[in-house]
Amino acid sequence: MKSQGNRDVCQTECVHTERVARVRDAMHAENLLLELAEVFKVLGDHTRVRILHALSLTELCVCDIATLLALSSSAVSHQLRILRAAKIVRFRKEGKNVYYSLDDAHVFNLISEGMAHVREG
Amino acid sequence: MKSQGNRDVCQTECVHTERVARVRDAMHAENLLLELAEVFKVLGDHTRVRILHALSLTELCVCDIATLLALSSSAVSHQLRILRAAKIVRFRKEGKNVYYSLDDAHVFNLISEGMAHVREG
DNA sequence: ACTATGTGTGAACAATTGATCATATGTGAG
DNA sequence: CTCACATATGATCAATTGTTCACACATAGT
Repeated sequence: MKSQGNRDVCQTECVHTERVARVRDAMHAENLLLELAEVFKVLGDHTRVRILHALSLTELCVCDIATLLALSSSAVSHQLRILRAAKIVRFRKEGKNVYYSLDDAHVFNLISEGMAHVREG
Repeated sequence: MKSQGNRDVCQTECVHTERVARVRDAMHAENLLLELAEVFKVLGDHTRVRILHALSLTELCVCDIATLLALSSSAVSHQLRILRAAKIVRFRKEGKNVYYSLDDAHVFNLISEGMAHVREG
């Protein structure tokens, strides 16, 4: 911790409150953009989009989705795990089944806006 | 083309109009979902999200973006190429410069909705 | 207890992708 | 034309990713 000779290090107190606040805000915005990219990355897969589209219509359990999209339960479970980790879907256990649905209205809106965009292309 | 013995092939005309229409609609929806996944895939990158966030504030040329985000012009150009191909950004040439902006309101809304979602997480 | 069923997880492999470097195009100024 | 500058592209390489297979876990019924 011998930083006496380093002029970049505060000797006593020298915090530039406003400057620090501005940088902290910028860093926070950067973090949000990073999270946003993560969300889009998770949405950016054919299989997951198909799952989310189905879930935008109604709550479904794993085997419902597997049947509906002609996928293995394993494949569906893997993708749901990713969607869960990204907080894009919710889940609810009932007996042997686990029912999934979209996490919130924002997710629904993302799907809707995206669909509107591609429909116009 | 010897398919006489194949009972799955029409001998004369046997088009099930309503059935074909239903399948065609489903295929069209599938294509849209595929395109939607492509759009999200393109949005799902930290660098591209940062570019789009900047463009959501104002139109910018390549070197503006490169300076703003501390990236090489090459890197920016590569990402803009991808964004252009996905019809997520527009561009406009003026002298030596090429100015980029978001393609339409849907793209702006996608960024907004996404930001709203991550802000709540 | 055992069995069947629904779901989750780990490993391995092929395929895709972003960053970088070098180079190419294009445009305006001198 | 030549030079400087803005932008675009191609190739390469490391890293990430989706799928598959195999197996593990949990729950309900017998």
